Amino acid sequence: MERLSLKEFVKAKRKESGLTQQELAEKSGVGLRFIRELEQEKPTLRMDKVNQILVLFGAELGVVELDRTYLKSL
Amino acid sequence: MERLSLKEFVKAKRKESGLTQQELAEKSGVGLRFIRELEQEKPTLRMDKVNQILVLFGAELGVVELDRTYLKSL
DNA sequence: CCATAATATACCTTTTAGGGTATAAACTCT
DNA sequence: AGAGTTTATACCCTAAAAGGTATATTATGG
Repeated sequence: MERLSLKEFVKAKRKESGLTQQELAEKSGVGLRFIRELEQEKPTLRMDKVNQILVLFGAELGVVELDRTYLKSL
Repeated sequence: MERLSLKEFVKAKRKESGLTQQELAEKSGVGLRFIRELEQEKPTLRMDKVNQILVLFGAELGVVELDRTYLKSL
């Protein structure tokens, strides 16, 4: 079971919901530009803004342990 | 098994490591004030800064599904 | 208790994220 | 292939995050 990166998660969920970036921006209350930066993996995003979007998809930002088992790469 | 909030995780790990806020600030390369805001649950933090600290403790910010089972509250 | 260290609060400055808009490029789909 | 739609890039502006420092408050231990 693979953990999706933030950008992957948002992009996938948005597509599933059949929303455009514009529509997601409106629904979540953030700017359109923010959605784009998010889906392009900008690292300096504000947590609260990211969470505004994640809650729409039943998720949020949290602490995840870094994988030391290297299951992916084996 | 309980998932720790960001502030709880950082505080716990910092104590475990026997570091002061000052020392953690230096080690991670962020300002002292940032550590304080982090440990006080300021919601508008920048993800990259938060991650600078989390990597020291073998973790990072990631997407976590919101709990719909309400196990805690039952 | 007092001294010292650690943490919290407050003020000011610099830097930059986020928003808006306008243009360009990349997809659809008929 | 071309019209319309969606996404990407580039500009400027404003609001606020982050840093520094200085002071207050709280813990700690001697």
